[in-house]
Amino acid sequence: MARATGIAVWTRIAAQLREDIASGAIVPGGRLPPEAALASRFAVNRHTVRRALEDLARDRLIRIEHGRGSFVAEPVLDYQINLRPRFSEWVRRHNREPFGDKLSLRMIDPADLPECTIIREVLGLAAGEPVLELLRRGTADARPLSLSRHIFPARLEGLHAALLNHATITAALAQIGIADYLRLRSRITCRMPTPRECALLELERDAPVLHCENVNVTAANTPLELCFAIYPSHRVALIVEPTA
Amino acid sequence: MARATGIAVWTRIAAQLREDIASGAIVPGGRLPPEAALASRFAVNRHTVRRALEDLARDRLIRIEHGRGSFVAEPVLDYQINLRPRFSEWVRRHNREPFGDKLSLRMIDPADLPECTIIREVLGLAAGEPVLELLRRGTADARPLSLSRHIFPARLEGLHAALLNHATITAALAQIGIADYLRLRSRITCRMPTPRECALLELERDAPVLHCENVNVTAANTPLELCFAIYPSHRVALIVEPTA
DNA sequence: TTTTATTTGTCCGTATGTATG
DNA sequence: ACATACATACGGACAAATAAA
Repeated sequence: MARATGIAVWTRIAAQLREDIASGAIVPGGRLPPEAALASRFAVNRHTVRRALEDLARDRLIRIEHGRGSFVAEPVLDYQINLRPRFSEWVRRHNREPFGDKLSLRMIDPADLPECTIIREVLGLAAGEPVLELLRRGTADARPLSLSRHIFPARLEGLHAALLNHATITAALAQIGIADYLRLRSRITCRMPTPRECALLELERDAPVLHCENVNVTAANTPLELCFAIYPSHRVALIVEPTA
Repeated sequence: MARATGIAVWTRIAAQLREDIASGAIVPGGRLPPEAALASRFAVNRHTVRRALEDLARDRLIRIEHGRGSFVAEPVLDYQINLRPRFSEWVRRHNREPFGDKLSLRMIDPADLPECTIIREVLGLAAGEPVLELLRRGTADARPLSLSRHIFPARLEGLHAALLNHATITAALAQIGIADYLRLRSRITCRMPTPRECALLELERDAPVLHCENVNVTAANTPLELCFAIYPSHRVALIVEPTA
């Protein structure tokens, strides 16, 4: 790195690294070379490189992890939690191509699910009344964004077939005569992902996920769906804008 | 454990364990004896104990961690994200005793903080304009619930002294003439805690925390505060109930 | 479980160029 | 011309966190 240009060396190193990231030479989520390697590449002291990296980290372009390295931050999609939960619309609003993988669909007795008590209570199910469980993976531009388990009362006429035939839940519900559905309540926690979830989300196993439990109802306010969804925290942030 | 009472043995073991937990014989967050130890204590096979543990896990009374053990779940406080952020009121509504530790209060140039860009933008600061940074720990019944960094424009007359003199932010703001303040927007993500955060929150290193970035404004809609807060996910859940 | 290597974080210090008074 | 303050850049040593053997 040439000197005496009137601009600090670390500033120009930072600019070069910004360019490398913008050009895609280092992919989002990818790792930068270690500080020592960058120092020798730019022929400067390690401290000078560190000053440049601090600058990028301050702008959230990279995140520096003690003992591990520096990583290019992935673009985070802000997901606004509003009255109507619609995955595809949300992704398209961010100018990305949405896609919903249907992983599985089955009818099951909620007693065989760990969330048994909540499911029965929220959906108002009688003992032994079965539910439909849909597993779904949400993707934007080939990057997995969510894993969701949708629980519907199995008594809804024709829903099983409709869910099989349509790409989106909104479309399937429309077919059986439910033109609109609303978010009643969301409960947000976070946890570590299971190995299976890591594989499906293409996630490292030390990256926590946001966990949402959503209660959705019809426009007539009857319980319709309980949805458990997880989101990789490095790719998704939840936005809440209270209005009342 | 006596047999032939007409009630399954695992049911009575589960009932006994529920009592142990309810009575506080095992503290929340504490570890249950290994399955083998429980089996010998109740003089049953390990599989019978496992059936009982599954029952407790289904009710979220314990969480079973592969290769680690079973742990008594801590009571989770539901924190509703509504228009007025008030820590003390929230905790009191759950019949627990709130307490706010002031960890530090200082005036600082936001350029020295990693969230420099966001702070300037949200609070509408001129370059070099200082801010007040208040670090706070929220506790309920001696259990740490939150760690928050509150950023105020330092230009607010008398705020430094008011924050020092009052236990709550609401009271400090009231003293300088700000009778009400509102949540404009919250951005929710999650991450792993730092070692320092673990110590302050009395948290294990592998437990993720919810991370909230809150923008709060005065009743007149002028930017007042940027608040970064973290919550241990095993103790706090965030509730959102959309209304529009 | 323990050890070793890698990588980042935090000190210590030294030297130089530049702006200010 | 000189003193001072400040930002920049370099060098080395060790601590702390992580990953792999």
